[in-house]
Amino acid sequence: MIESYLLEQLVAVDTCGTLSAASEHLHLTQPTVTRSMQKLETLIGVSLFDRRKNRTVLNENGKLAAECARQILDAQSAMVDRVRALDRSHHTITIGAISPGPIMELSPLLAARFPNHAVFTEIKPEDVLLQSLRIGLYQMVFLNRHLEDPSLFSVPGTKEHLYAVLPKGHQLADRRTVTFSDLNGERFLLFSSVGIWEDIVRREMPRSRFLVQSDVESLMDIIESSDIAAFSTDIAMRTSTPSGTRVYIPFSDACAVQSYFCYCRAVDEQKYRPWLQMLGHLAGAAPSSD
Amino acid sequence: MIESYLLEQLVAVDTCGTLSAASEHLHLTQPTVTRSMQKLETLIGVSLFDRRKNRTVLNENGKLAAECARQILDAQSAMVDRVRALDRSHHTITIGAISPGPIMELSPLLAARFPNHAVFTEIKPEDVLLQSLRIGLYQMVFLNRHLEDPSLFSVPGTKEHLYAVLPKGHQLADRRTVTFSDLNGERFLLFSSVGIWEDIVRREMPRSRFLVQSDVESLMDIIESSDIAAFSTDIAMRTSTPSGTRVYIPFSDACAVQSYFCYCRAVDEQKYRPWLQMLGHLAGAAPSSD
DNA sequence: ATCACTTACGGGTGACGTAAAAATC
DNA sequence: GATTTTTACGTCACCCGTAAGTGAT
Repeated sequence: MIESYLLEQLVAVDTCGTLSAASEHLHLTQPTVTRSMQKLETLIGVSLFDRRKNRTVLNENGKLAAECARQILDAQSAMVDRVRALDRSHHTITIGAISPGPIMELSPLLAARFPNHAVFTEIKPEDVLLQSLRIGLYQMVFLNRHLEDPSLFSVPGTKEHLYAVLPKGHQLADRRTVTFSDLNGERFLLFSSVGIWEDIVRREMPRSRFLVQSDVESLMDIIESSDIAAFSTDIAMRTSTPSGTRVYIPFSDACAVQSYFCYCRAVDEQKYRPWLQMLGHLAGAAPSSD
Repeated sequence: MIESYLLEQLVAVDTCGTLSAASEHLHLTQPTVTRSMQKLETLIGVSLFDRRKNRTVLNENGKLAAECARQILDAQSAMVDRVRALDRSHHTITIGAISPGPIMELSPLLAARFPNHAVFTEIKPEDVLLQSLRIGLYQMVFLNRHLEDPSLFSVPGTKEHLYAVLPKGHQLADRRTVTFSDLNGERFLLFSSVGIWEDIVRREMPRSRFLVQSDVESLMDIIESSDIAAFSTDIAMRTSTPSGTRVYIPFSDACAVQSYFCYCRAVDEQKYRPWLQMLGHLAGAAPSSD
């Protein structure tokens, strides 16, 4: 049995050229490398070096051995990488959604209840989500409609309501509800990663201009220091403190309410039962708190 | 750095199913395997086992790790095999010839002069020899004619004379030379691995019957205890003691004298210069001793 | 009671470093 | 004189075995 430290020293000798350089590179002393190479030769039963008086260089055997050793060590590090990656994948859940709402709602709960798991989230269009779910890139995805697909398993999630965020001096600031047509033509600040909501507001208010902001901090600053209209939702309002200089007015249009459904692969239903149960509780609790 | 003994124990656990069985298989104690597996887990930083109270089985991480480990250990033993094979190839010379004569002449000299080298010899037809020489299966081959081929390098070898080995009571026993036609129709004992000689005698004495013997000892016994004619050559007579009950009469036909030429690949001319030099000396010395 | 695994403790191999010598550049 | 390699010797890590303990079959 050839231990790995011998192979490591062999490749170091090959790459560094001399025993002393290899020993330096490995933070070892020269006698150690000398001894290891001698041991390697006796283990294989073959001479690996041309030993001149002041110089020991790898011969053909040694060159071949070093090349093999390199591959073996690469395979070793690949092994730990693969095992670690597999382990991570077991302790990681990747969730995709068509809008941030379900994720904002779910991820803190997941993090609290499954402290050993990492949660990755992404906002993507529905077609991308479904494709990625089927190939296992996502464990769960949130869509805004129900699909009949035997290869998928789904549970209903919560609803999300869209709000207009208007300055207090706005002419509609005292309304209890607004409609998209009321605000069509208004300028809006728009967060870049709102998924389906961007499609809705652009479609419903085609005359409006949308100032897209990709940084949440900047967006909040601009909301505070300007009188440009913006958007929020009931879910977002639960997690972030509402602005004191603004009024929050729900849209009364039907499409301003999104009902989410959570999907996983049918084969994984057993595997993700705890997660889905949590979603069921959430969906059941949400209406009562609403 | 993961040492190989850990990988070895891991695959043993995978194949044997339990730690205790693995320890038995490796001639180790159970605590040793337990400790090694724990060490492996800390080195990779990942749990490899589902630890029940009385049973420790590989989990998915462990299965993957064991599979990788198996490949790594296979690569290790392959490395040893390859290096040893390469080393052997440097200390081995494989010689092919169209007849045993040149080999009988050369191999003892090679063995004496290059004690660290192994010499393998084979008797094959000319076309096989040339093909095998070109692909490096032989380092040198002996043919009975000169070829003009720039990819090959050749030196002339010795001559070999065919002799008839007749019982002393044979009607031609007192002849100084014989011809193939003199003995055409005679029964002959024939050693099976004489290469080109078999072709010659069958062609030149088509009416003769040849009793082929593959075992040299049996052939000698039959020669001693019967009066069946046989063959020998000057080279063979040099190395084996001639029979006291037989007379050795050279064939005077032209084709009963073979002139050998030794070939190696032109690209290997430098490599096999010492061998070729030895052949040159042999060819130069042979006529004077003849 | 037996089996499977783990923990704790002691021993011996061996891997490493230090020191020194030989040889070459 | 500086560099490279090798040998000799002492030390310490660590790998293994023995013994003991726990829990399950």
